[in-house]
Amino acid sequence: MIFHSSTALPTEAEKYLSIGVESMSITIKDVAAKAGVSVATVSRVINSKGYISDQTNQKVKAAMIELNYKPNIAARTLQGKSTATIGIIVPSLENPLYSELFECIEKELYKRHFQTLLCTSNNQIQKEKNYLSLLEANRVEGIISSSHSKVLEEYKETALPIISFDRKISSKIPTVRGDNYAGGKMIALEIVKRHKKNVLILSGSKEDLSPGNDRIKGITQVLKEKRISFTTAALPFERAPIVKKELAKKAINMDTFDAIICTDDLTALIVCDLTKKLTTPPLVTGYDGSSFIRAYHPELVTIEQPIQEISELLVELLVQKVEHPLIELEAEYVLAVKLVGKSEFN
Amino acid sequence: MIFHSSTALPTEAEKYLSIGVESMSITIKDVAAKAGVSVATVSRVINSKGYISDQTNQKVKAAMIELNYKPNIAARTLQGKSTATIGIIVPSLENPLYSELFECIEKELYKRHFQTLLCTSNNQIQKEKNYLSLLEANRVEGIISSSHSKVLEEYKETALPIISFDRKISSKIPTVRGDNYAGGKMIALEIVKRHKKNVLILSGSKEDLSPGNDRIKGITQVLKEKRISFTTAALPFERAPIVKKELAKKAINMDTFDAIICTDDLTALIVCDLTKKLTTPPLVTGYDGSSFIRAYHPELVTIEQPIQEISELLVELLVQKVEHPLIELEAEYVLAVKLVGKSEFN
DNA sequence: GTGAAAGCGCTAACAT
DNA sequence: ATGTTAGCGCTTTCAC
Repeated sequence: MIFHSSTALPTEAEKYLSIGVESMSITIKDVAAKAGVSVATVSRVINSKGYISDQTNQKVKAAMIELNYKPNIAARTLQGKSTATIGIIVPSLENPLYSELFECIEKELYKRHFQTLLCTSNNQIQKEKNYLSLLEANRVEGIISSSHSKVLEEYKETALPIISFDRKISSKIPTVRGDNYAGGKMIALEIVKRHKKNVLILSGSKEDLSPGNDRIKGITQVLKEKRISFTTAALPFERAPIVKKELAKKAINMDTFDAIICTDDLTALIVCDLTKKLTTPPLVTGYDGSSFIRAYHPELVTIEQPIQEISELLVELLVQKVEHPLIELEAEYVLAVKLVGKSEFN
Repeated sequence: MIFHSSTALPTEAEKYLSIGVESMSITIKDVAAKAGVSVATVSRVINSKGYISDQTNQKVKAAMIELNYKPNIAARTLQGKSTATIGIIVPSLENPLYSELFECIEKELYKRHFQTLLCTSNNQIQKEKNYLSLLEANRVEGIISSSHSKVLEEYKETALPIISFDRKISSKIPTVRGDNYAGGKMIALEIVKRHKKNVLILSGSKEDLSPGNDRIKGITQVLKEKRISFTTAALPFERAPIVKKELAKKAINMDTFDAIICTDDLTALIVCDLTKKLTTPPLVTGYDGSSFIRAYHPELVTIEQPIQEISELLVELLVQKVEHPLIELEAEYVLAVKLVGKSEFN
């Protein structure tokens, strides 16, 4: 591992070893030698498989501990064992929605003795493709992805089980998501309830599969029905906060709004900050309702996605698919969302 | 991978294959067969090593693409190649300090063509131990850890290169951190500058190696020097926000404070929320100054740790240690911090 | 109850 | 310029 292979004669390795750099991995052979048994026996102990006498068992275990032996996962993977690894692809952890999603998924997988391989794409298409490839090369058992719309083809080519969060990748790949359309409607109804008359809708960038689109549909549907006038402006939501702030400023100054609807919480926080000094600050609403936002900005009116349940379902479905590849799953699993935040006036 | 090994006869596999479940991995042999060359040649193409005619190169690459072939990382690891994987251990991603630290480290490693294996310990000692073991079993090249103090022994036993963030694990393991003592002093000096007279210090749990301890030292040093009276209360900072809120309430009500010093930003946000309705809200200070906090709570007086630089240094040092195991590094790398936030009054 | 040996996918001599 | 083959660490028949 450490020696440049060009010169890695065994003697060379031994030389280093003798001066105390004990970095050559301990293998099953070393354990077998120390315990005075065969590698097969050690393997049996590791996997608690087949018959082993108590005495041998003890000896081997002692040897493993003494040598601080860790079975080489690569080797067992190679000979056909599962890697017990699940890949997770998210755009970024800056948004608490995703860091919480990851944490929940990781906890769920940990319980089930899977390890997780997290990949953050940072909204870079090439990076996401590279990571997807990497997950395949690592022989993960399956993937949970919150994919970028421009990487769909690569997902479709994969033979691996995939479950998607919030975005429809293909009809073959199940999606788990909050009910964006209903969430949009809830927001709009709250606007109505509070007698707002002039609404600004700050949507994220209008990428094809963006979950924001359904939210906007729900919102505008209700606003139109109730004949409330609204303006829409797009705000590239993956940009740095400072950029978004400047863009938001412009949009806000277009007119005097008494409500500003944002399609995610972080944008909402920026807008809140921008408008709170106004004599009559508008109602600002967000979307996602991560527990971070709920804890540290409890007053923000937003839609709470059930991240915990979403995560559990994502994992449950993926594990099912991993264990029973031929299983038929629904195309979409839509979970209920709810309005939260300061319930009275603004 | 998919077949329960007990019944996974080749014929069984082939049967499944023929009905279209093409989940058995494509190997270098398949590629070689399709391209009409030997496995060695394919290997050469994969690694761009040795002589290969243009024509063969083409053929092989075409075959790889057609079969959607991904080299099996386990196999190449097994025969001695580096896994090119670095393990990262952090307590949790809920705190933006850690999610940003991870993102920065990941970007840095990605540039250098390393993959990262993230492990979140959730402050559970056993979980951290398990993950440490897992990283070894996965044969990662090295580890960046923000360790719990009760897992030190396990770290010391590891032969892997380790760099620690913010906590001194042992004299053998280099630590990279912000200057906590200086940061503490800066906070206290700000308190002095603003003529605060009665200070509450909310420290995190007093775990042995907590970076908070040095911060407290810096703070109290200055306060004592300037003869400003202060009270200290401990607040288990890894608890859920709601719990912390209740505990903070109690502490705050002990007296009437005109300044409350918190040893992390999240606690500070809670305290801000708790005190902002008071007629004369105290000055509340935090610690960490992640870019999330800087972006969404620019007014918070806090100490900004240079997360970007810390990450770069962590990675640089680790890579050095991985490539030159015998290299001698400093025991500690202490980076300057700075006071940020609303600069005038409170 | 335990050992010997084949083989997983790949790379790196060594042949040719 | 390309093929043959041994062997990485491990599991798993198959013998004993």
